[in-house]
Amino acid sequence: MTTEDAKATAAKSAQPSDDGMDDRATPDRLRTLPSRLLVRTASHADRLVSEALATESARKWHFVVLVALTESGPASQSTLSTRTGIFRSDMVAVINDLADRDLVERAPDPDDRRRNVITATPRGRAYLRRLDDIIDAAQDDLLAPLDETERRQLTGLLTRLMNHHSKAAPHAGR
Amino acid sequence: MTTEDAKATAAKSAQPSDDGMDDRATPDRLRTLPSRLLVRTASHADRLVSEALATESARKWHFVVLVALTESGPASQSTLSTRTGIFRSDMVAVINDLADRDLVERAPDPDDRRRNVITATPRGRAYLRRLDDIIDAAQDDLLAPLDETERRQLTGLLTRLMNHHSKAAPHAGR
DNA sequence: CACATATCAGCGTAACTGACATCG
DNA sequence: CCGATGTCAGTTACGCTGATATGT
Repeated sequence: MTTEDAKATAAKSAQPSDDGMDDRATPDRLRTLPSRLLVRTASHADRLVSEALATESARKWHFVVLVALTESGPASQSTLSTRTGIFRSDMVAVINDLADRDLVERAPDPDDRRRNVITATPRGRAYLRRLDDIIDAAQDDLLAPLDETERRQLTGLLTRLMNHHSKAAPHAGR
Repeated sequence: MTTEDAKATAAKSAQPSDDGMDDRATPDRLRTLPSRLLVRTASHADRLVSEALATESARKWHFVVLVALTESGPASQSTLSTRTGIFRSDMVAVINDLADRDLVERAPDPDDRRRNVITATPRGRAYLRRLDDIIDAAQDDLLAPLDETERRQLTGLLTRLMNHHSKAAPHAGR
């Protein structure tokens, strides 16, 4: 078993603890540090959403790009990068995926032949609607313990943190 | 320039947008989705903390392990894994790093020769004190826009989310 | 033999850097 | 020549899986 009934032999140093080998004792500083809380909660949220999206063979980036496309219209890959936060270099593969599945169309821009114009196809828009439902469900799961007021409180606080920090040096190369 | 004064040639679909090539237009759904907010804020917090720790040539894991050691006393690597959330397999390298810098001591456990007893050295404890200061500063930076009440609100909400979700299937292999 | 511990090798993803060719 | 765009190659950190050797 894991219930290590220590022989008490090795109780050498350790001011706060007596049994040198007990499991399941997460230090307080690790549980209450805002940055740690944030990272752990986010990683959990991330997993929930990723697993939900996986049921439709989608990943976060697919969703994010489709949202950007349907909400702000067709755009170049570079523009999509700044809109979504995905790096220019990584955008290539994302668009490849989506184009392979006929969810977006990648066409050369006649006005500027360096660019590709990315457009969501009808199929892509329908797909996004499905993803939206899936994400909503994951969201509800994540926020289950909070009531409506608290959810707004949380998003409000997070939004303020984001806005505050996005004023200065957000990112460099996209 | 990036101000693409489109020729309106490609203004096909897109209800909300007119110019098909405008930058800097993050879709609303991406800015207000709790999971996205969470992930983005966390990644920012993560960066702040990581950069801060880097000034002392430390990474998150070094800090986390040192906290666990000084707060709950000496432990085996396996115990440290469950305390910190770091995988058993990754723990090896972390302890290697710390031991190489004389911040912890790795000694075989006489009572169970499968185990190593990891102990924070005085040097390790002094080092942790420095890291604590650094983290506090990063924390203040991160939470700058919030007052005391709001900070407690945020940690409270996040803690509730964590507690709620850690009841079921937290992690499998450590 | 089943189980625990430490270790190693490796994988997939996210985030990021640098270089390059093409085009404006 | 400078700058923007798309693409490719490669790196680092992280989270996680699987196998192995040793010891209980």
